[in-house]
Amino acid sequence: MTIAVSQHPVRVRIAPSPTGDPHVGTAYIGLFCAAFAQRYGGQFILRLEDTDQKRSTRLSEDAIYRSLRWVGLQWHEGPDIGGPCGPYRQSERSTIYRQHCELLLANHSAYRCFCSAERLDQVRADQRSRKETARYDGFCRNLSAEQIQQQCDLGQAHVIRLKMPTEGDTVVPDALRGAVVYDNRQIDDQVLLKSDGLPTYHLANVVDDHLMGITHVIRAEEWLNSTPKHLHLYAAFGWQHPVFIHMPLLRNADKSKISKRKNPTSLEFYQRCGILPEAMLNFLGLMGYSRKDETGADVEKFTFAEMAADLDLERISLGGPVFDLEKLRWINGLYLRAFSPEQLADRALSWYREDDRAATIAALVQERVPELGDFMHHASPFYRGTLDYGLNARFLLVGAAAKKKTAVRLGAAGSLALFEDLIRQLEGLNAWTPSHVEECVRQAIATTPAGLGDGMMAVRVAVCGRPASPPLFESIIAIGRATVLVRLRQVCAMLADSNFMTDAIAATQRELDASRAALLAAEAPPVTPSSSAP
RNA sequence: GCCCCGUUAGUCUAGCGGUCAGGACACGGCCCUCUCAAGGCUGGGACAGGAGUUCAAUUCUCCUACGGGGCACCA
Repeated sequence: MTIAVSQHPVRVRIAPSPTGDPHVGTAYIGLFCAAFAQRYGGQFILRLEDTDQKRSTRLSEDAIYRSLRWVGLQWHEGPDIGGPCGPYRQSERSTIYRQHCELLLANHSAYRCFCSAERLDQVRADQRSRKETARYDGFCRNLSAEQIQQQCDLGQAHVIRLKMPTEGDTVVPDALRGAVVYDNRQIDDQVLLKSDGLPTYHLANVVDDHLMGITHVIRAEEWLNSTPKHLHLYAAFGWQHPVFIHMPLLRNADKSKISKRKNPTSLEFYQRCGILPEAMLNFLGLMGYSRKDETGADVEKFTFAEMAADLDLERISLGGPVFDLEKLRWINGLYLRAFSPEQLADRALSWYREDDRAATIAALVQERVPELGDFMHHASPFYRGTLDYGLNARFLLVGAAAKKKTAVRLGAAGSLALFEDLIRQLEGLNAWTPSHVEECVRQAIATTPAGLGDGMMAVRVAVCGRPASPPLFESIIAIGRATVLVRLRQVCAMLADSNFMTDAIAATQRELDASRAALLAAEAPPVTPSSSAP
């Protein structure tokens, strides 16, 4: 199957939703979009899918721009730079969606639905108990005009649903998979307009892609199953649909869809621990894709321009690639070693200088630095990714501050609960300030038997890797949410391991034994040759 | 439960009917070496299983198994 590229200019887009830390998956899809656009001399558009009012934040939006710029992706149109098809923020396009919904209502390809959430839950539960596909039962599909008017007059809140065909098949032409066939009876009458008047992804996505002239939809495989709905939307509007290219999903080591629980997924995390943007992009370009030179030999190190120059999306392999930190680090090292010493020094310095936390961190560390040489020692927890936790750190993590008589042992289970609680709170925080963080930490500790001191120490060690650090809340702010959460999750994973302490104790014991053996050997008289050779 | 997608070593991948199944990360060994890296050489390790199609299947078809995704007034 060949990916059709018509005479029209290629236009592709990424459409992240600003609901959290900027995700490696966004950069992954963005990379292939941008490279595809470049390959065919088209445009690459950034659009914000912020129709979920509850979860979208400005904080996240800005972080997306920053991180995407950091990896080196450049968009031709977007909310921050404008363009001919704006606005590029879906929350600013509400009237467009509503107007289009009216169109669908008028031509009977959509209908108003007054069902309550409770009824829908009940319907779904019944269907599942009968082992059927859970889908809307069409209760409001055939309401009479009078019934609808009556409900509307009552001011009854309602949504607008797409009227899907009840029989036949829908064939999704996927550029990488060929024709994927769906039984229409499996497909829901999707909600297009929520009762708050905002569109769902499905509506907004189709309307925007059409209005913005998107020719190729390159998106993650998780969207494949909703493509039939999109196809019917295009048809209902009388529009031609774009070419669909569903990329494989990035995976955790256990092959599940990549998640922050099991992997650092935030681009900010990688930026702050010193992964080079070109290395990150290169690594992502290796996920599901490969390049070779004229001789047919595999090429693993390549720039964005090189990748774009001969990009062939049909070479994408569909098995979900595991996002392997080990290999990322290797590639990063490859780039680092390829620099001249001057370049390396330069990059290291600018990495530090361009970090907007430099002054903040300097302020935190200042009092603790008698000589400049101590600076990096104290600052290093702010610039690293994951941390190592030695024996002493592990003792402190479980709240065993041995020197204090009042110390409370939380134990592995207790501190696990503490950290999980803290993670939840920090995730939900929409203001990243020391006082907000302080409140979270205090609350989390308050639910445990530990005193503030022991609890704070446990948190400090988890976040900084050591018992001595600048003021905790300011440190947490400066380290950054993404990295703090990665560390806390790492600690949770450690605590959940029953060998959490015994492994560390055994390792320390081995070291001691080795040292003692070496000492004894040095003091013992030399072994006589005769004893070993009778 | 239902639907869809996928399946070459622990991991990323090459392969598009006939290959000694190639490369990379990781791992082991050796070399280099004041240490650690890096580098060089080298070793072990893969076509999920079963039916077909074919002179010939890793490659095509079907079934099974396993993995993943989807089934929201989230994207």
